[in-house]
Amino acid sequence: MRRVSIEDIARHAEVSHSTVSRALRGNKRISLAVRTQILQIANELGYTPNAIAQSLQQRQTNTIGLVVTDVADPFWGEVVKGVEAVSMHNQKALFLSASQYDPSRQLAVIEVFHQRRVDGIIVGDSQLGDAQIVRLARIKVPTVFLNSQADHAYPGFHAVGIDNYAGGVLAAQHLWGLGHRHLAYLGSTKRPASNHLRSLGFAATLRGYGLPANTLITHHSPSLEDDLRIGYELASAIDYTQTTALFCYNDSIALGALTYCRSVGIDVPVQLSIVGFDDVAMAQFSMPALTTIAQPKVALGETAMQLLLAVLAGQPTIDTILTPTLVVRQSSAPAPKGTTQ
Amino acid sequence: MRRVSIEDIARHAEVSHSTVSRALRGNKRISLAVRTQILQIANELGYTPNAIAQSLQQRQTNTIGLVVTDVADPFWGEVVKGVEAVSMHNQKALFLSASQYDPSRQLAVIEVFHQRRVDGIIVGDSQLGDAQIVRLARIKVPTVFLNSQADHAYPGFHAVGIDNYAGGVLAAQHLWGLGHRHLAYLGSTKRPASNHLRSLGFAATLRGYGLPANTLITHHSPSLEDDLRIGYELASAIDYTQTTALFCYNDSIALGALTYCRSVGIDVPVQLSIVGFDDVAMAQFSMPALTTIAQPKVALGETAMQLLLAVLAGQPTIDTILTPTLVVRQSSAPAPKGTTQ
DNA sequence: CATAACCGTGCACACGTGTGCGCAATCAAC
DNA sequence: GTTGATTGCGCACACGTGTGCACGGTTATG
Repeated sequence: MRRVSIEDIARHAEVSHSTVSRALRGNKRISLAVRTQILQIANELGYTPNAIAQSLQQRQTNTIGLVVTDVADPFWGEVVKGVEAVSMHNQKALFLSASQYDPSRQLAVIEVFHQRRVDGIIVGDSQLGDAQIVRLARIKVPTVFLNSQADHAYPGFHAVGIDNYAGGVLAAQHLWGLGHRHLAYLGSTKRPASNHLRSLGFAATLRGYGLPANTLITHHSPSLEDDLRIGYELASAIDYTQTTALFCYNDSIALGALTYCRSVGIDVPVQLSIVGFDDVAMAQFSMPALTTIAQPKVALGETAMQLLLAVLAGQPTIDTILTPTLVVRQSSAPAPKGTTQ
Repeated sequence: MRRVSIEDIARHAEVSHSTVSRALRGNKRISLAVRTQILQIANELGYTPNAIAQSLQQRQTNTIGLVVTDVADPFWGEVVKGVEAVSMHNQKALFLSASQYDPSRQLAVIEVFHQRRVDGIIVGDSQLGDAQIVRLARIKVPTVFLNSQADHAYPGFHAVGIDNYAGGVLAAQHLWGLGHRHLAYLGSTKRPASNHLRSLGFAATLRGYGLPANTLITHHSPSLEDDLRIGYELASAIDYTQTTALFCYNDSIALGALTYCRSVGIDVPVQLSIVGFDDVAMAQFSMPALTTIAQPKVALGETAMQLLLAVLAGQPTIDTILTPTLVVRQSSAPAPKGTTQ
């Protein structure tokens, strides 16, 4: 019933467990004859090193904890994919947990990771407050924040994200350039920081162009529902005799809005332009295909993991802010005649 | 620099580490006075139990390994969500790895999980062959297969899945009932077993109704590309002067096909009916909304985890095959006049 | 031939935790 | 006041692995 240990191998080979340990690790000081014999016995016995015992001994688990808000979200699915790939490539096992947008649960998960003595932690969509950060600082686990949703940076921690403000600017430039003068922003309350910045970049740029205040409206759904549904609902509250363009927090909301519009006969992009954010897989396959602000999702996950590895290796690191890009497809077009002053 | 251990607490409380261990675990034989004092010191020192040491001692890690083919796939995203929820609720940490549809990598991941002494493993879309199963049987880790893609059941292991054949039957009944007599199946080669069964249930049922062989065609893309694109490509190879209905391996392929049809002006569902599989979130929000064979995705993950927990608890268990259901939306409609003999 | 250098291996400890057993101290009972 | 039961705690070991140090044996060197 018991698993086979180096002690068992030692008994068969009539040596001490130290010799077995050294032989398995390829220590030069073990004679070739003994080493090959030990390797063969290990193989016959079906030996598999016990990583738990190794972790205890080495005070290092080669383990990373990843906490995200929702694995089923298409954005996070891609990010997790990137994290996992780099993690596996570097022989680190990955613990995954979901916080369901509950800040207290984020911290709880981190505590569990700490108990398990993970080497490092990546936190997605962090909403940790100051009190929780104090606790986090105390346990001294290298931590990387991925698209932090806190209203200010966490001093002493590392971060990877994208320039949300710049994304908003891109959307504004694109839609303004197409002649749109009555616009709406459909936001998300689940991710306060990035939502705020995208909205801000969008609004500030339009103001800079001279857009009057009353021609830009913003809607936020307070619910935690599915983004697609949120988009559908928010889109149904807009006055389309005025508004000719929607900029949405993400593609799911945009696709929901698009579905609403088609269901009530609003012609996108002829009557209404829609711009999303993220460039999820579905964005290329909606009808019309979605113009969006693309994020390098997999790269975001990869970068976060690489940053964490660098921190663990004691290398000097700098936080990374990736730049989003505008991807023009068919859901945006020149504003209808007569709506541009 | 060192983490605080029960030994440190013992020193402060001037007792032995045994007493501390017992006090923390609530052993009755420790006096209340000593216990409260120890708890307070533990708190002051910011003590966090070392799960690695506990695991070594208890020969149990309270850890589960989950290997899926692709986390970013909308189907697996939901499944992982279900697994994670039950896992966390039962204080089990979850290791996640992706195999990218590579069978050898599936086994490699399992070996890593075994090294880490996970209590159990869940394998999604398993393509393990007999030789690999022999190896798996040898390491004796309780394993649950989730939607196995092997051509035969694995004796001695546990499994959770859905009745793919029944799903194919449902699709056939629905489309036949709508009068469709020239149909096509758009399949996936990445998941051979479930693809085969869905296709088989579909075809056998239609044959049973008296459909001639030459009016049902099946297309499979050999590539590992994105399902949406596969659906788009496969749909472009169909002769729509004959075919009036498509049944697709999953919703992603169906949505890709739908996009192709709209882009070339084929009216769905008037000229062509499309039926998908899975009922992913997007299925409700495509235009037209997708008729599909729904799988309880989150429940699938939850069930697999619960089955594994039961196995670990030594309870008697039986494999679970969940039943898919037909969800009729707007992508399917009566066959065009004149096509029904 | 004596001494030094070197090579291969074992002893013993450490990592942090849990627990069976024994021992001393306290208390109750006669 | 002696005996017996009871309570509270420590000793020592175990889990599986890695490694500093010492020690015996072989080979090279003078």
